[in-house]
Amino acid sequence: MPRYNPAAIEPKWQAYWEQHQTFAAPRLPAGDGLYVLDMFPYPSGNGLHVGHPEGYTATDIVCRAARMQGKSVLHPMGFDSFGLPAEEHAIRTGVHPRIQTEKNISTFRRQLKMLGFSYDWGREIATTDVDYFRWTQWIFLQIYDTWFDPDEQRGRPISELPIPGAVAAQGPDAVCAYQDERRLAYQSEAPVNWCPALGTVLANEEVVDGRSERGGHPVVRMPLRQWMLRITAYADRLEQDLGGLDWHEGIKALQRNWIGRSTGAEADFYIGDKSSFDGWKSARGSGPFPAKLADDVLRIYTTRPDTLFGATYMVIAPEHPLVERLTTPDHRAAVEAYRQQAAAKSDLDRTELSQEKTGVFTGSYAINPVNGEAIPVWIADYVLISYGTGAIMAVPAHDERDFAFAQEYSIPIRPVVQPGDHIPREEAAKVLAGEQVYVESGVAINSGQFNGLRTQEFKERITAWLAQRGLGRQAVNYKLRDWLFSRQRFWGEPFPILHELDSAGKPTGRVRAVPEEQLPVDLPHLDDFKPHGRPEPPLDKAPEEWLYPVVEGKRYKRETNTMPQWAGSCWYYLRFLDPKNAQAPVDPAIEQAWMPVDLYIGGAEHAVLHLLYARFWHKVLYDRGVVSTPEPFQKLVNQGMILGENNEKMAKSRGNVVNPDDIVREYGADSLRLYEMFMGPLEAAKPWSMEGVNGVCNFLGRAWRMIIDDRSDRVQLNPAIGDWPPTDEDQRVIHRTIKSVTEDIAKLSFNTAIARMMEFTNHFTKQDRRPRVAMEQFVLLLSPFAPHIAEELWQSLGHDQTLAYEPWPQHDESLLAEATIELPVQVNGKLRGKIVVSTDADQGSILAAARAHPKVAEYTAGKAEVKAVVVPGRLVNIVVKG
RNA sequence: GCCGGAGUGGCGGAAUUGGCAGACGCGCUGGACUCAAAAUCCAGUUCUCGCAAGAGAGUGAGGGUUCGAGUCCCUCCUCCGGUACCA
Repeated sequence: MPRYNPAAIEPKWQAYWEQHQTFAAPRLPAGDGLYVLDMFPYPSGNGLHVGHPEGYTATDIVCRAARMQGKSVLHPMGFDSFGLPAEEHAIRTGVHPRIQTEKNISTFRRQLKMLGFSYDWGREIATTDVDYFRWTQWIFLQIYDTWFDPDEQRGRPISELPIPGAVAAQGPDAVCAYQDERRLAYQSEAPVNWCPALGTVLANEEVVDGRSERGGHPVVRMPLRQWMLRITAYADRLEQDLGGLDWHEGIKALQRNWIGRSTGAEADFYIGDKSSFDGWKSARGSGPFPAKLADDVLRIYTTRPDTLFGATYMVIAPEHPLVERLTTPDHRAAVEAYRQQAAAKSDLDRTELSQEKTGVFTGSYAINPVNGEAIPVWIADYVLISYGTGAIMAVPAHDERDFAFAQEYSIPIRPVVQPGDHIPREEAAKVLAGEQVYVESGVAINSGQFNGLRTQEFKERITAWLAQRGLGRQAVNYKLRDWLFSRQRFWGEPFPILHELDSAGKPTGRVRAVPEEQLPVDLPHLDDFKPHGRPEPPLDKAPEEWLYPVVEGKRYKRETNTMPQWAGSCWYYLRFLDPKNAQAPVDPAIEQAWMPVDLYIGGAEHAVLHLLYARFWHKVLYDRGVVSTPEPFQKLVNQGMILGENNEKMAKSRGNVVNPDDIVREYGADSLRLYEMFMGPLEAAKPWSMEGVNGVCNFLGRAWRMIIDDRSDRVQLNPAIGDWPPTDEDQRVIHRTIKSVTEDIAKLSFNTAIARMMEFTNHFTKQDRRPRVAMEQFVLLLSPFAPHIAEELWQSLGHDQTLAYEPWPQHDESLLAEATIELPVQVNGKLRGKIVVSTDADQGSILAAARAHPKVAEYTAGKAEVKAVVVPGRLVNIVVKG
């Protein structure tokens, strides 16, 4: 076998690793542990995409190098196997989604093994395994059993929730209701995104421009009972704890942006009769700012309390509870029509028509707490019920949207901020004339006793002023919404929740958790998977004995919603630690030993949702003592997208999809791995190139021929290899390569590491005396990148065991040094010549040699030397004048 | 609009963080080997002018700091990703 033949050597070594359990990780790390995790794939019917092996190869290199460096490495793989496509396939074919899912997993597993990744396959899990989702359900029950204590800023067992005496006095049902309102998992009737085409409700995040992210079907809003997870309670911690993570700043910014924390003030506008305003105001001054609102008050949220004096109208969302009360009889018809129109609007309409502001006047007025002025209350859909208080004070002079609205409806515009000096005079004049909007900071005008204050100080002063009088308070808001956690699908985790029924078979509204020891709640048998086109979930068609269990003599109906696909991926990194544990999701001793994940690599498409959801669950588990670290993923890296050869996103429709199977068949797995790492920086988007694959394949062939005699009929070493002592030049090449490759792997700079190894082969293929020791070191350096060929070469070099645990080569700094060094000499910054000096030459002799250089002398002749810069080891620059 | 990231040869990309721009690979050109081809090996390859020696220009554009800028600062342009009435 003289030629490099990946088709022969790759299956051989894959079988060897499997047979010898080479990459099985210990239960607990022996010495330094390293947990390296890939984002596990959704096993789609299309099989592996070339994007998958990019991140997987990167982590594999890190793991293989770390093992050789003596680390105890945990490197698992599994499958995120719940999801819509399998269910849609089942609807079309009538085949149970589990069958298709398992088929897809088999394909993925085969493809992953074909690429020679050093996973501990003994830990493989799939989120659809009943033994896995048993614990997903268990974690849901933990969340259900938790309330968030705002004082301690942490989740606590619901049994520790203090029950106010007034509630307790109303009996156990009231207590239950009080608790249920505060659980981290709660039910809500909120309007949801119902997609008739998919037959399901979607999360806000799954709706793009009013259409389903998957399939692009229209989505309408309708109210439906849903399970929600109170992720907003953790918003502050989710934002704060980003600080300690070793993540790219861009990804952190994405998450911060998504959480969208803003600080400002809430303020109450009196909507009772104007004559009673003074009485209301002084009554307010005697107590604290009320948490619960009376219905004579409109509460608003603003980030610009300094513009309170500029409020010329109010806006409430069409869904605001005070619409009824505020609408006067002569405006009722118009308001009703507007509300209906707004309700019918899809999100698409609301966003696409974003420039057009619409609204109606209610006929009522609210009184500005700072100046007692009565201003009209409008209804407009540019104010969202789901953010802040669902009501705003409108300051058209200093808010783009309010300005547009005021212009549309001829509402007065009153400037209260004098623009700063960076604004041109004529623009500032326009602002002061109410002809232009100005949203930045400045100095207060038209604001009574606050005139002359700068924006920042004014904000603080007015907030305090409001708080003192019981009229307002400082407030924080988030763009982040609670997580809509239920789906009307079959192929998802069932909720371990039972709804109590009365004797007539109607739900009483009381809910109980399935007892822990009765988990898992498996999916029932269904005769068919077709949706019925109504929002009720397919599980409503489950057999009676599944659907209506009896517990302690009471009849219940099971929850028929299922969990979203995100659920399984929220904690899989924990199960990998202890995948077969039947008593707990993970053994605490094991969890403490391995967590947190040291390196997590995956696509940037999960930068917000998956990572935020997983962090949220982790924090609840942390609060409940299940895990020991506040964050799950210490270091995160997002691999860049691999584009087609035409520089476009790979897509079937574009005909530019590259199939890993084809590449492996033609070039081998080592070439695929090496190419994907050589394309460019891991995090950058890069176009595929078949010629590039061919290039790295040639390199492997060169490396092969450097060591193997390719003219022989049997595998034997190239006759140039022998136990010769390395020359000084050889030593420099060897140690420079060891140093660079080692450092580059640590920096995840795989493309440059490969370039250094190419330089190594370029040097040694020119030598007809190749020291065996040099070849061995090289093979070890190459092995994390191209493990199959490396194992084969290692064996040819006379070793009879895997190199997976051979000590990693160490470089010797003293062997890198050269006796002389070539220094560039510049005159006035332009390169004019090069001198060769001894490495330890002093500045004076370097300068003398530089001046003596004929070319340099030519350019300095007859000119006055102004300055000479000597940077030892780098260059000389002589500055002349004249 | 806002928030991120990026613009370097024919192409993918390097460049100790302020010090020889273009490592390494692809492609291309020439050569060796061969009856010939494939494979392999060797040499060259930023652009412009020049037979050459050489000279000049050059990291999206323009300005600045510096002995010296792909790298730092200011202004702007283009592309990619995210987000979008969040008060």
